[in-house]
Amino acid sequence: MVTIKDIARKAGVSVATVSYVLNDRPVSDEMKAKVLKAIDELNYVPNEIARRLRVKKNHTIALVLPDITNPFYPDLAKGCQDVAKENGFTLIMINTEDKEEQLSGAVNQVRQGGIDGLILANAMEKDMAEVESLLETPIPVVFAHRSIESLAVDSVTADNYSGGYEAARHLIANGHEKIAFIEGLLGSTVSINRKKGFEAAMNDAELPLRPDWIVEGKTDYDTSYNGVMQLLNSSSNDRPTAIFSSSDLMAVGAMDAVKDAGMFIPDDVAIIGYDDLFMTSSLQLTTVHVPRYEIGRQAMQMLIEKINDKDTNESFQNIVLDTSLIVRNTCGSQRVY
Amino acid sequence: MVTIKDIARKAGVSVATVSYVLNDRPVSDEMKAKVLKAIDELNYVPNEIARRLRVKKNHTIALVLPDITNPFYPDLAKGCQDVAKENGFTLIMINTEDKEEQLSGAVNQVRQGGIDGLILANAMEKDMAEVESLLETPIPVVFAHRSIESLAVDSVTADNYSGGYEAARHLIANGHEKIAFIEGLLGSTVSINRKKGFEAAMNDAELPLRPDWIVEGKTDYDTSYNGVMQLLNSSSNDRPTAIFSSSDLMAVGAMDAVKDAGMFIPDDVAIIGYDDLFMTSSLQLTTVHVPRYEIGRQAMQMLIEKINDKDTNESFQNIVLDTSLIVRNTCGSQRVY
DNA sequence: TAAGGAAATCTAATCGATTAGATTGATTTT
DNA sequence: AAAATCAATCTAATCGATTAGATTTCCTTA
Repeated sequence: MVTIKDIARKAGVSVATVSYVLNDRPVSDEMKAKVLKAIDELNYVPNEIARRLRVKKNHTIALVLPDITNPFYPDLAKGCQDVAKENGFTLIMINTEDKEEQLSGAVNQVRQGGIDGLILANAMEKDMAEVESLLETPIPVVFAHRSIESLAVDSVTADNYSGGYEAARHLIANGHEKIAFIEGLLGSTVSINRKKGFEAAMNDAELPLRPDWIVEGKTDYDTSYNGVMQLLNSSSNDRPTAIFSSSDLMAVGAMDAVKDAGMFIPDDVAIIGYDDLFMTSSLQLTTVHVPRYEIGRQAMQMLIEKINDKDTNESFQNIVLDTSLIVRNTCGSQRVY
Repeated sequence: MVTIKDIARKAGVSVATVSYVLNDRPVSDEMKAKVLKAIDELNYVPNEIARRLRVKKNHTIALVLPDITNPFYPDLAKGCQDVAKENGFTLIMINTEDKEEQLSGAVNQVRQGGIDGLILANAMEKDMAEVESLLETPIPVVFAHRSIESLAVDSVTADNYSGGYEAARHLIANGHEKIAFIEGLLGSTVSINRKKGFEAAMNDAELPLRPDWIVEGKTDYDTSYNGVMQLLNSSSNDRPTAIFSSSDLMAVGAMDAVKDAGMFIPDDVAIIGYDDLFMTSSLQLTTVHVPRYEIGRQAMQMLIEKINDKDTNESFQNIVLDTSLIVRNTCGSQRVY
């Protein structure tokens, strides 16, 4: 491997001079030419690891998310990626799978050095302890999508409450009074707020919230499919006419369950989702658009600012992005299935 | 920041001893106890960057892919992630977006140090030059999904030729003789082989390959949608009865185009896709399953083996995984739209 | 022309770990 | 009891860069 010493020797200058050339410090044109020539001839590239050790800047950011396989996250990751790249940062992705270990892997990585900042897209109230220990480190952290409301943190989220409210309003405006709700991951602020929005709309319309019409969800297709199947069977004489799913992934599960139960959408059961995932448009699913890419972008922007003017300002920023209702056919008049 | 020196001082031993404890070298129980106590009390974590500089091992692998937002890749990435994690490696993701710069970013990262190996999931024949310069470095490289057939490399791919053949056979077995083909990214081995498989099946059945029924595709929904729309309009008196799309993303575009053109699937036009992306099952799309997660896993396994027994064997491995036809309704008898 | 000052360049310390090779001390062998 | 052996521990070099602070060079000014 060719090092800065080799360049110095070849060019007949000191390593300091080579370093100055590399870092655009004042150097005479003559020296600079010699150094550049040597660099070119030996095909030299500075060792980034040595540089990081000395300078204590890694230009590396970790993005922690539950599961890249969940189609919600790639867009968010892309937003992060793009901004990171624009600013010369490398991105490391850590999947926690919403499991036990959780953040601990990430926390360890951070403590080992090598990471200048973190974006957490998987925070849950139950991770408080680990999150707090993270916040004690000097490493800047920004929460994206999911936040922890009981803690003072920087965050970029979408307005889940009003999205939930609007979705429920839409169902109600279409004449539905018997509305079931598929709940998302328990303990995530995202699903909590979507549910609150739903409940507020129901209350404002003076409609009943029936506990047996709350399908305990997680995040996945299967849980939702099974839950809805059960809902449709068990309450055969007194069925909801609409289902509000707090995520598209689960809404698709609900659609398939309705269909497999031999019923029609939206005639028998209307369905509204949440997220506006890519293929839902082909499935005709009415849903709430969430600016996932933008969440990623802005979170990364905020983080990089924090990294750059470290300890400048100690106030916290909480950006909340708007959502919008995307009306398609699963709660309209045209039959989908 | 607390360093190994602080621990040595606190424990009253040399830094070497601390290092030995850290690295499980023989140390007396007495010393070990003292050191562990100091580590615990000062809450010390070794600096990974310093370690990397000295040992020249980074335990970091870069995964280069065109676009994490394309639903094909997250599963592959997850496969890589999981195996990397099992083996204590960190994963960096680089999106090239199939653009100009291409691999150059990755190549640079590699030359800077900090990366022990590369998985390329975005190789194309036209990147030969950059790929060759990569292969000249001592860094192991494994090709996943896309490979470069004219070069001796390690790779894990799916059997795109026989998948394409089987898909076309299925259409033909269902009585179709007029079959259009939506082509994937030009210059990618994946789409080349899928097309070859298609052509072989057509030839074997003595069916004509009409050039005007080849829709020039890229990878995306829109190009396909527009291409199919045009196909259906222009050849109104002599239309294909079936479309073989070389990717699901484009197949969905084709489905929507057929629908928007006021025709029915499969009655007027049958459609078969390729990839078996998640939501295609809800869309009833008949397709070819590609073991994406498994491709990622095996590629990472192969890479880590190469990293570990560097320079042991110099022969190349090319693993080709099986695909399987997933029959749903877009070429069957039951109407989808 | 000598002194003073600014700019360019160099020497050597440093970042925080690992690891040869030297040293120490305990144990075994004769 | 001295010599030989071996394991545990230490000292100091090292990885490849950056950067204070020292030194040199060159130009300005009196």
